[in-house]
Amino acid sequence: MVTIGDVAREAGVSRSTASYALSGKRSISPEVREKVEQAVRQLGYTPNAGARALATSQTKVIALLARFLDDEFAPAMLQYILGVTNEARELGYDTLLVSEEDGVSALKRISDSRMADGFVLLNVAERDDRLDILRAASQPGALVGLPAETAGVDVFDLDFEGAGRLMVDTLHDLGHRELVLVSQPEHVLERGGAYVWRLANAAADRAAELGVLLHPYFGSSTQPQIGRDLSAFLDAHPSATGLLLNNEAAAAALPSVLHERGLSSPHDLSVIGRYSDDFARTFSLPYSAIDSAAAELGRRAVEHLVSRIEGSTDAGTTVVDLIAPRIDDRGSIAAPPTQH
Amino acid sequence: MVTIGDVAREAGVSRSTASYALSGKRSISPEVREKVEQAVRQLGYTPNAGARALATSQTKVIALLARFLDDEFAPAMLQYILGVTNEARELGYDTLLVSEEDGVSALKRISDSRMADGFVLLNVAERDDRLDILRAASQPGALVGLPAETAGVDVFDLDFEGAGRLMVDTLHDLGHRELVLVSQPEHVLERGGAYVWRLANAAADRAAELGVLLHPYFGSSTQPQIGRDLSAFLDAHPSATGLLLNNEAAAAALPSVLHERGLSSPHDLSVIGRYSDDFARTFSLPYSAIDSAAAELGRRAVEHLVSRIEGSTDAGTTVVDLIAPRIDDRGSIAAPPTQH
DNA sequence: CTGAAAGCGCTTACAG
DNA sequence: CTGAAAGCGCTTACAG
Repeated sequence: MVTIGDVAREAGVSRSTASYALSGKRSISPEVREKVEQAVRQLGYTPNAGARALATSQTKVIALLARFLDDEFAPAMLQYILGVTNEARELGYDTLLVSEEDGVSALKRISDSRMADGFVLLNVAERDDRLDILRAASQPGALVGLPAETAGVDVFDLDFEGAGRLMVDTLHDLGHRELVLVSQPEHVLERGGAYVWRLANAAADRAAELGVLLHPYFGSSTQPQIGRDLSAFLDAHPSATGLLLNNEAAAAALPSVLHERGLSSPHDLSVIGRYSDDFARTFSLPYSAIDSAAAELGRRAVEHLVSRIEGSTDAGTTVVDLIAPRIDDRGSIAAPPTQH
Repeated sequence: MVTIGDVAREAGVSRSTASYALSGKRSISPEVREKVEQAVRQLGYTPNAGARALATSQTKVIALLARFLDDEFAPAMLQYILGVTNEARELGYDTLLVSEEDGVSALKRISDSRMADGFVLLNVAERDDRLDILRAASQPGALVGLPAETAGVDVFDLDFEGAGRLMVDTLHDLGHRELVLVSQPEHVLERGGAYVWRLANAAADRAAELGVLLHPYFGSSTQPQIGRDLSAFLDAHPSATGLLLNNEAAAAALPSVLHERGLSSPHDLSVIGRYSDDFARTFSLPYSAIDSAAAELGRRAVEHLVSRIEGSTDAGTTVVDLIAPRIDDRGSIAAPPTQH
């Protein structure tokens, strides 16, 4: 193993001079710098990460705490992860991926052993028991997902309330006056997914303001039950002209449901979903949808985390950054069919 | 930060005694051990990972080098990753997830800086330029995916040749004599996916041995083109009674293709796929298939890697472990329809 | 069974 | 502009 001592000897300088020549933290004569750099190239020197971490108290590692929930769409999870790892690398950090069931003890272990300079928590629930540990940790943390209590942490999430309003506004502007909203099943809420409520409540409020009739439902998260659910909802509201889906399984099942009923979108029914672009691609879904912005959320969380690690962010104030919803138009939105 | 010095002081012993009491590497009187353990609990001591790594030359970290290819099914990738992280944790290791485009320089960086004790490479191609670096590295490595040259590395993969034979044997035993095989598109081969050839060639050889007529094709990897491809293949071979799919997109498109043609499986056509269980679940696919065994491959790679890191595996010999193919029966295989 | 000391490979005040 | 030395927090021969 080649150390900075080898480099110093090869360059004919002291170890401290070699170190400073590489870090640039004090002025070095051009000749010495050149000799050191040549020695580095010649010997193929790379600093030992453990030694550097010990000396500087900086690991240049970010720990990513992931939670994998049963009926979650895996590509979406992967997009969060890639958003984090790619942005981290760009900022000079490596990523420790932690997938343990027991996120609390994992967080404690990594924090106490100082394996990472900061944490990104994925899939944060309304009440997330990892947060107490995180707040007590000496490293900063960024969350993807909005918990009930945001004090002391930076939070990044899609603006689900804005998403609910955008769905209703968009169809109202086109002339729709009766809509069906299909949310994820209630067990998703139970495990802490308050975002389902946030979207549904905001949509209901906006609909009430605008005089739009909105029928809210929970649908199953599995095939083929969700197909039957959708049929029942549409049967119950034959005059509804718009369908809002905050439920991935529903979006995947809808094409065959519409086919069976002899309906087409947007001619008979305008449809707006809320899922990731990957999801749309995997299933070749033709519905306009509000993107989950998974990679972007991961990126923003890391960007902010690193600025906190490196001390360029005010320690006193924390951030709640809700990404503005945007509809990816795939042509499933139009004016309602004219009555005749 | 609480160090082993704090623990030693609290317990009234020397630092070395505290260290040995915790590691158990030399005999310690019961009273001293108890005092040390109590001090640890009281102070909440966790060893500093960087310091330990520096002292022992062991990081207890495994680096996972992932490559993300365009038309790959993300849940399958995630299963490999989770297989690795979960098994690693079980064996006392954390996982550094490296997703850089430039796997060669990433591998070099992590290896030279000694951030990890070993490497798992995912998605290894026939000729993979990461392998030269890996062979020169001082840490051992395990591959998921079979390269042309396996010297010096441990390799884990599905037995694709066995898979091709198993597909043909299974249908031959039931009385089928004419089959269509749809492989992934040729661009998958170009980027190094020799497994496509391995399966196709072994299937062809076995078919020839058994006197089975096998029509091999490449199909598109995208909708809706693959649907048209499938229709064309079936049109071209109206007397074929079995369909073998080494192409995920084809499996996803097949239900609607069969529906359009008024065919049902296995009554009119026996079908065997080759994809992950997750893939089947995501698309609610009813076809019997050989599982990709992603998580299992990740687990085996880590298990073997750790035994190499810890020196319990003979350094002289390397392993090529091909998982025996197994058909998950989903009821799409039967005897061919009787002629009339 | 225990302690004092050296050493892992860095960085960074301290001195000149 | 450069060097000698201390220190980061561990582990582990060496000595008793």
